[in-house]
Amino acid sequence: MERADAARNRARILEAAAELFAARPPHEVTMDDIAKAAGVGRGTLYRRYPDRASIAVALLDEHERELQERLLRGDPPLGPGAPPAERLAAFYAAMVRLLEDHAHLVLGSEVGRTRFETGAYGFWRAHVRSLLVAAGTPAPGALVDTLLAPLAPEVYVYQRSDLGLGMDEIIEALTRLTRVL
Amino acid sequence: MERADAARNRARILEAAAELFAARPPHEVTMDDIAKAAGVGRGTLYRRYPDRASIAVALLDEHERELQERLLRGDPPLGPGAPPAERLAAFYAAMVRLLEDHAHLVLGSEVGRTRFETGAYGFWRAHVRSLLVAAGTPAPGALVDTLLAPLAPEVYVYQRSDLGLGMDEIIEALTRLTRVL
DNA sequence: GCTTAAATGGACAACGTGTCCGCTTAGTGA
DNA sequence: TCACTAAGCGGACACGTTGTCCATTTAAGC
Repeated sequence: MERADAARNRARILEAAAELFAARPPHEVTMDDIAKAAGVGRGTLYRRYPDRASIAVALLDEHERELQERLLRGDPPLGPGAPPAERLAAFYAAMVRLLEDHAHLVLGSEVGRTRFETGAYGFWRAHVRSLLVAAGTPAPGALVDTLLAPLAPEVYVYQRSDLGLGMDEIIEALTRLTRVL
Repeated sequence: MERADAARNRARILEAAAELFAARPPHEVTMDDIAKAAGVGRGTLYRRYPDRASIAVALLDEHERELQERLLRGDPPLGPGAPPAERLAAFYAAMVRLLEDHAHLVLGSEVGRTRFETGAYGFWRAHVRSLLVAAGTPAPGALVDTLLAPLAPEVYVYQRSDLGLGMDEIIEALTRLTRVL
């Protein structure tokens, strides 16, 4: 069990970090900033979260879990029951919405290779893989990550902010990928 | 014109950086390491290359230019003359070979968002876009980056090293993407 | 209340970065 | 060949961030 002061500080840290990440690019937020904003010492911060990434992962956790829940047990086409291609399209659309809302957090947690080491990526991977198998796609091994690659937060932010594309255009492009099934 | 000592130092820096990047993960190579290995002072290093990324870009430059040349004026299916889908497949295969040889350099230069800011990405983008247009694909805007996303070096290294996939499996998966044309 | 073990937080050392400026050297013209 | 000049050089320096360590505090059980 977690001590009361520990729980209180955990909440403070997450709240402060959420505000800071929203205010400026995540790599400009130092651990010290977060500790100060949370009214907590460096040692306390490092005890739970050894780096920025782990904080962002914690912040994302609930949003991702909600989508994971809907993928497993929600209504079609996101949940079970629809044809694989439709489910994949629905997954893409849902992920775009998640990116739209929390891309800054994702960028904070998943810089480059780190992305693949999170539990969430493993989940998306298993989901898409099962869709490929259900569709009878041969040798889904490499195709899974190929299909997940466009969901990298860096790609999304580039399309959205630098290129000025709309959410619907991006979803439309992703939907066309479902033809490979 | 460039002074003789300046040219000599530039060469030394690039050579030393290439060795260091090959030996260990690029983000573990400090600017100081490079300066020392090149037998050059910090100031000299920073004069030309303000950060690791710019060094890696310089190192990659010639390899990328060679492929760019082949895309523009080489034989089909890489160069002009073949159907767009075949040219895209050939492009994918060529890029995989480039990644196989120089992924560590690319990782050094193109961490996360930086990738999209290089001239090379602009070139790949223009190329794929022209293939989409030639194939009569409507609204190629977002699809271009979607199709380039699986070529992110982080994705490649993950597939190759972490998952243990072979080059041919990856090429095969990418080739399936050309169905969207 | 009293005890104990977990939790706290700030001080500290180590490291990487980027800049600054006095010194050196290549190139040019006499 | 020499002297002049401007570009190039390089190391010292100041700054900011990181991650650790340990004396002190505090929550929870008896």
